[in-house]
Amino acid sequence: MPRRTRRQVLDELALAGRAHSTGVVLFHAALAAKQGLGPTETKALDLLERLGPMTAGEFGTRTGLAPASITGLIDRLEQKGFAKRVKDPADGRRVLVEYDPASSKRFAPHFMGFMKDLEALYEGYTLEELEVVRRFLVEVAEIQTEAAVKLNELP
Amino acid sequence: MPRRTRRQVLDELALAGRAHSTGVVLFHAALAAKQGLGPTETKALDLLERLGPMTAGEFGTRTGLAPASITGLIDRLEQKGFAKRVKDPADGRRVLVEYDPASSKRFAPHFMGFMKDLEALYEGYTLEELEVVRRFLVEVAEIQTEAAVKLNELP
DNA sequence: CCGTTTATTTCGTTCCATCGAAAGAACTAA
DNA sequence: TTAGTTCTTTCGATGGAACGAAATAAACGG
Repeated sequence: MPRRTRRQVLDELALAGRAHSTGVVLFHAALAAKQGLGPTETKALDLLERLGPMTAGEFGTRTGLAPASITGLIDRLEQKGFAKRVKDPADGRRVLVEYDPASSKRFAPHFMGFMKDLEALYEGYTLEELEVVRRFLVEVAEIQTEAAVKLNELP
Repeated sequence: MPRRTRRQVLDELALAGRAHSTGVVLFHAALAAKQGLGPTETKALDLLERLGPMTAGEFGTRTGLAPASITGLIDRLEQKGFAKRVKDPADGRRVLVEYDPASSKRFAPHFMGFMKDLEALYEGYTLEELEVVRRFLVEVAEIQTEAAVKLNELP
């Protein structure tokens, strides 16, 4: 008979998961605020970073914004130095929006302390344990992202 | 000599961490959108849920909003059924804002599938592994929340 | 009691992100 | 070359969330 039942451990894990999620959200919100970015801009930059350069039109469909709004959005991102417009060499009508990688470095100082703390944290785990954690994170990420997509498209 | 060096595992872990964070943010944003909540309202509800009932004034300082804005915010939350006003029995000038727990149940259906998938995921882990993951999540949550606080107060 | 202080709301205004419609620029095909 | 199509931007308008200042309501201290 284990000291804690599996159910107990699972419940505690769920609690830990909530706490962790809250931490993630708080951190992201704080970082966005520090960068002077609104919710839409944050989301947009995330898209650019993950999917790479895209046309203004595609940017619009992916963010769900009207064409006119996209122009304003790109204007703001450009003015704040997070993205830039590049004329599509193949088609002069199109404008490619691309993420400026320098912008991530610009805010690296804010990350440094956090990164250091994480590295220190890792010291308390064996290689095997880290591998378990990695697998868990990847699998949860997949489920969660899928759930988010379903939420968005369902109703 | 291990098949993968510790450094490699750590790098992969960092990558997994990023993917997971993205998933968390996407899911939260999708859920908020489905509930018809704006960024401020989401943040405010999170405060109420974590810290319990508080006066309108305290609510204002915690959210960083002006008194006039708080009234509107509470109005919206109340109208949407996520919170309610309660007269402070000890001081008639004050208004306590409290989270309505029923509102979380109201959106439970959207969680169900996600929860089921998570439970299924847990089946692939031993009790010891789940405990490792729990510890990791708790420790990271602490570091991350602390980092968020620092980000907010620093400049 | 009566003036003062504290807590919230009301009021009128401002700012900003978004929108629809139309204009402008560039490719395509006949 | 020109007519039609596609992509982005400009323009003017709208709505919502935030603000400061004044108004209201309740507690507190003389």
